[in-house]
Amino acid sequence: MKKVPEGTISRLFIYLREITELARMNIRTISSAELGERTNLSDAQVRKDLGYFGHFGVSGAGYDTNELKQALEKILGKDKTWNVAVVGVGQLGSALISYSGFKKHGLQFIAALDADTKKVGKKVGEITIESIGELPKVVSNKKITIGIIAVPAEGAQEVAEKLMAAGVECLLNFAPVSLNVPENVKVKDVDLSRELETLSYFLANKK
Amino acid sequence: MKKVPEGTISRLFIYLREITELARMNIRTISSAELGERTNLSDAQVRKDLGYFGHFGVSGAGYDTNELKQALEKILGKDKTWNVAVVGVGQLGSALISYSGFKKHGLQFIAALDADTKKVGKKVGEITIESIGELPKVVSNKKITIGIIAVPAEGAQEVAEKLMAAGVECLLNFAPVSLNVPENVKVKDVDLSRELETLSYFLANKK
DNA sequence: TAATATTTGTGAAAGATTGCACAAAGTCTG
DNA sequence: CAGACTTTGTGCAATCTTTCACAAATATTA
Ligand SMILES: NC(=O)c1ccc[n+]([C@@H]2O[C@H](COP(=O)([O-])OP(=O)(O)OC[C@H]3O[C@@H](n4cnc5c(N)ncnc54)[C@H](O)[C@@H]3O)[C@@H](O)[C@H]2O)c1
Ligand SMILES: NC(=O)c1ccc[n+]([C@@H]2O[C@H](COP(=O)([O-])OP(=O)(O)OC[C@H]3O[C@@H](n4cnc5c(N)ncnc54)[C@H](O)[C@@H]3O)[C@@H](O)[C@H]2O)c1
Repeated sequence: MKKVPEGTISRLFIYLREITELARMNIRTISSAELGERTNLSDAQVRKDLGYFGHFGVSGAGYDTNELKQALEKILGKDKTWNVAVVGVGQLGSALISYSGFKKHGLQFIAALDADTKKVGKKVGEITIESIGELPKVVSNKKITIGIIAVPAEGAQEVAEKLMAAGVECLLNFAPVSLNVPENVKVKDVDLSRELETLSYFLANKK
Repeated sequence: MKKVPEGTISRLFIYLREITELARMNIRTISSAELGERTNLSDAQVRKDLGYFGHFGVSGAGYDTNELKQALEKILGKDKTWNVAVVGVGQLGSALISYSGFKKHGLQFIAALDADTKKVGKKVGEITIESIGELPKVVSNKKITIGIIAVPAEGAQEVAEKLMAAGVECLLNFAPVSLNVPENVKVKDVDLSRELETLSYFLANKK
């Protein structure tokens, strides 16, 4: 199969979100042009993105929303669920754990770890905070496949290494540091300061 | 001047973060190769990115950390500060408002708005939550230039419109919807579900 | 059923970004 | 201070992504 751009994957989730809404509203078909309009993308982009995975449309009519919904769910692995651990239960970690929206995407937040002994044993939502020392056991017992790093920058690399040593190969990193990881590990950085700073750069440099 | 890729801007903030750390540790010079190593980028990428803005290095020696730090701060508008309003003071909004790390990047969180009358008047950190009805007044009085949308998806477009009507042209959107905005408005989406889902897609599709 | 209108799927073109490779500039050593 | 070594800055090539544009497929209309 031809290599699929990462941007395409990200957009497929956007299409799926929109299509799900359309199907819910009993709209049966949609053209690439309309779908593009709703997602602020071009019709060609929509068709090319979908084209990487097969032929889902009907010439002259467009895409059947229910069919496309099912197809996208299959492609994107929505039938599977993944177990997620949050390391660092501060402001951000707590917000993530409490967020109910992840469940419907097959993301099960089932573990929370913190180094602060005062927090260990407390509950956030349904989850009891465990000691960072328990990490290897927790990862293996709870079959964690995704680790979220929500500790301060200083501790992030160390936490990443503990997670990787325990076998976690997917990390979502909120700490503002460039993590060092081997090739087989996939890291996504969410650097909120940088997002905002990039905005302010454009603010400062717009004519 | 030649068009600067958006990725370059984003990376300049990464270089600045690293260089600041180096300067703090009294390391005086660094080569593009070393800087690349520390940020997981190639030496060529580092040089090309910097090359958009001038000649900061010395052949045979590399870059002076203090000089480069100052140059980057100037380029990135770090001398300026921007006033930020958060709309939607729930789990996520509260975490953002309480986060102290933004200040050192020239981002002043000085307003918080919510539609929930039970929340209005309460404090989050230093900031008192105001009613969403006050938005136009708040934006103008407090000279807000960046708006953060942290309300549920259903309300996001409406909030965006209120912010834009009040003159805000930069939005950071956490709601999982594709916002519709005119050309002059810059939106950055932070879609945490999508970030995680993209990770899980790669998990599902790795060999 | 035939003529017209839509809309897909996809090569090929255009555009954007990244990586290569090397001359030129500067450092360092003895 | 000469020669060896290091490192920058940058055209150019390679790669990756998006857009264009149109034949082919299907729908619609009369
Ligand atoms: N809160 C935000 O809005 C925000 C915004 C931008 C970036 N961030 C980044 O996200 C990360 C978390 O931010 P926060 O505001 O939630 O911080 P926080 O200080 O509220 O929470 C951090 C938590 O991590 C725990 N911790 C520290 N070191 C640890 C370790 N080695 N192992 C396990 N747990 C450890 C602490 O006990 C604490 O509970 C930081 O890196 C921060 O820079 C946060
Ligand atoms: N919390 C997370 O970890 C997380 C993760 C991913 C995405 N998100 C997204 O971020 C957004 C906020 O999430 P949250 O968990 O903080 O939600 P929340 O329910 O905790 O808070 C939402 C807040 O917005 C207020 N609000 C609702 N409609 C409003 C309106 N029209 N004007 C002003 N205020 C309004 C509510 O009163 C509430 O205080 C949502 O769109 C959510 O999908 C959050």
